[in-house]
This record gives sequence, structure tokens and C-alpha cells, in this order.
Amino acid sequence: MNLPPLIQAFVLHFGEMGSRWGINRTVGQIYALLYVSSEPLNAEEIVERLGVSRSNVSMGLKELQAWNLVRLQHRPGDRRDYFGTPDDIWQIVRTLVDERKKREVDPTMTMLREVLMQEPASPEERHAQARLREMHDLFELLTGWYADVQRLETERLVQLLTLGSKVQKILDMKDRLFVVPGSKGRRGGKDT
Amino acid sequence: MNLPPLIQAFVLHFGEMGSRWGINRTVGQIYALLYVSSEPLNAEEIVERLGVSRSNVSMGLKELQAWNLVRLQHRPGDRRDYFGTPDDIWQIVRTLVDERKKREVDPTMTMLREVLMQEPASPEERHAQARLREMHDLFELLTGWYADVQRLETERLVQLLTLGSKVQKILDMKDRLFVVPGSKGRRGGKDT
DNA sequence: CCAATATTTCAGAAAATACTGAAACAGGCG
DNA sequence: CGCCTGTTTCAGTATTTTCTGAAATATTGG
Repeated sequence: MNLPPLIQAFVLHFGEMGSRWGINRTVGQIYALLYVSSEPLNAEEIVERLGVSRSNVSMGLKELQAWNLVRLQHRPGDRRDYFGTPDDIWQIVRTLVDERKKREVDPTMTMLREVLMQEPASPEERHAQARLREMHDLFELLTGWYADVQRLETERLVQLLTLGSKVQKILDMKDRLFVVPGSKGRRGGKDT
Repeated sequence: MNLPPLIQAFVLHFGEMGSRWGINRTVGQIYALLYVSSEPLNAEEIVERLGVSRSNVSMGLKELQAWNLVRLQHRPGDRRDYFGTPDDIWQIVRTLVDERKKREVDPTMTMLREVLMQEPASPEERHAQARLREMHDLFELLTGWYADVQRLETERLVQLLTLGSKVQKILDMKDRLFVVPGSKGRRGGKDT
């Protein structure tokens, strides 16, 4: 591996973390390297810097392309592919979450729905279904929230995240303002 | 594997998903099984139902205990350990996120801070640091939000998630009500 | 303390995953 | 076309991870 120490530390750590999240080490390292590079890199440059085989880099890049995480560029008079990451880190996060949802959450929801359709053949299965229903509803809530939030412009999203649970206080305030005192507070209904 | 079809489908899927998230298949299967079981199970029962070795189950359970994801119980006149999951699925999610944060996010933040302290020895390193700063700030924002939200009671959290980006509309409304018209809208400052 | 039962540890086997070099493939250009 | 440059594929190898059975280590009741 042939990198300035600071960059190497990051690349190694990121590769390590990747493998804890089911992403192969080399893929993690390639992405870390692209992320910190000021210029897009071609495959050969990645090989030199990481010290892995050409074919390994090729497969890693293919994987990253399948995840929509890299931008491919070309230089005039050079027919090699140059790879970079989106400039906006939020874009990276959004893509990452989208793809993971598509690959893991959506199939899980499908499986849960199928299993919930079946007629339970025993009290044991009945109980299991109740549990799976809870999981299904939780996933639905989370993915619904995510779909909603994903549509926000980044600036607004950052505002929301910065507020954190303080939003709660504002909601309370809204309730106090608009709900008849003494009636049960209601939230989540149709607003506009 | 010796399970009712409905439960087996779930257990297999969950084991598969686990391995995509860096959790070993057997551990995923054990947890899925405990999750849908109405009664806590002892190690031997897990062995029978999943058809894996006793020692594998022992290691899996140890792992799950290290993650704080299982509840250990005892039956009177029986000195075997019985394992179950928390009844509240939200509790499971909270624990899961907490532990992953502790194991993966926190060390990453430490690494990022260390690397950001170093003096860049080249323009290349300077650029890398700027990128790492972006990542650091993003992680800080997300973990700050999470810490905030983690403190909410589940009921309130569900309210918030149900609202999704509609919160945004309420914030706008608040701005219109409380900010002098014509001035620049401000958000995220100290409220209350 | 001993016997009986339950659990954990651990070295080696098995399986899964990642990595490599060589060969095949692609496409642009004279 | 035929060559050059660059990319991908793939079978075999290496590495890592998971799993097992046997032995070691608790723990409890008598």
C-alpha cells in the first residue's frame, strides 16, 4: 500500500468497517480512497495505491457501480475510465440507504407479508405471526418515514436533524395552540 | 431444521439477512427463533429446532448476550438457562442501534478526529482532510440527532416518525407565526 | 466432597469468501 | 483487418469465517 499516512489510516479503517457491515474489505478501501482523492482515479492508479491485483480492483469497481456509488469520467485523449465519488456526501448517504433498502428491506417486507398471509396451523404459529406483524409494522413505519425524509432537500433535512427531539417541543406548542383545551391531544392526522 | 414452515421461512430469511449485515448466520437464526417463540428456550431446544451443534448455539448465545439482545430466565427446579428477546420490539431496535454505534461509529469518530489533528504534509493530504471533516461533521450530526431521539419515549418517537416530513410544514408555520416578516427565517437556534 | 447436569472453550475440519494471474473480450485506430 | 490499449471473466488458490466434537470447566444437590 502506497499512500500518505493520513490517507492510509482512513483507508484501512474504512475497509475494516466495511467488512463489519457486509462489504468486502477491498471494496471499502477503494471507496475510501476515491472519497478522499481530489481527482478521479483510473483502475491502474488504484492498484498502485492499494497494492491489490488489477482484477480485484476491477471487481470492486463493478460492485461500486452496481451500488450507484461512483461517478465515471473520461479525460480527453485517454480512453481509460476514471472513477470518483459524488462531491456531496449527503448524496452518498442517500444512495447507500436507498440501495440497502432495495436489497434488504424490501425483500424482507415481501417475506413478512407472505408469511402473514398464511393460515397459522397451531397456537405456536399464531404467536409467531403476531410477532411478525409487529416487525412488519415497525419496518413500515421506518420506511415510510425514510421515504418522506428522503424527499426533503438536504438543507431542510439538516435543519430537522439539528433540531432533534426539540421538534417535540414545537409539536407540543402547536397542540396547545390549536387543540381545544381538555380534549385529547391528537397528532399525525391530516394536516397541511 | 425442525420448525413449522411459517417460522422456518422467517428464521432462514433472517439468518440470510444477518449475514449481509455482518452478523453470522447462526446468530441471526437463533435470534429469529427466540423472537417468534412465545416461551423462552434453552440451548438444547435451540439445537433441536435449528439442527446445529450445541457449541455453535453456545457461542451464538454468548454473542447475543454481549450485544445485550437477549433476556436470560430461569425456571424453578431447572438449572438450565432459558433465553428470550425483549417483548418490546422497539427495545430491540434501540439496543441494536446503541451497540452498533458503540462498536462501529464511536471508533470511527475517534479515528477521524485523530486524522484531522495531524498536520497535512501535502495538498493531497489537505484535500483528504477537508473530505474527512465533512464526514466527521455528518456523523456528528447524525449521532447527535440519534442521541436526542433515543431519549424520547417510544410513543413520542412513533408520533414523530409518523409525521415524517410533515414536521417541516409545522416548523414553517411556527416561523411564520414567530419570526418578524421580512427577516431571514432562522431555525435550529436555542429554543424553549 | 462427589456425582450429575449444564455450559464453555478450543483445536481442527468444513464452508464461504476474497483474491489472483492468465486468458478472453472490447473497441478504437491506422 | 490486425494491433494496441484497456477491461472483464474465471478457474484455481489463499484467506477468513464458521462450525463441530471432544475435552475442560462450572454449578448444584446430596
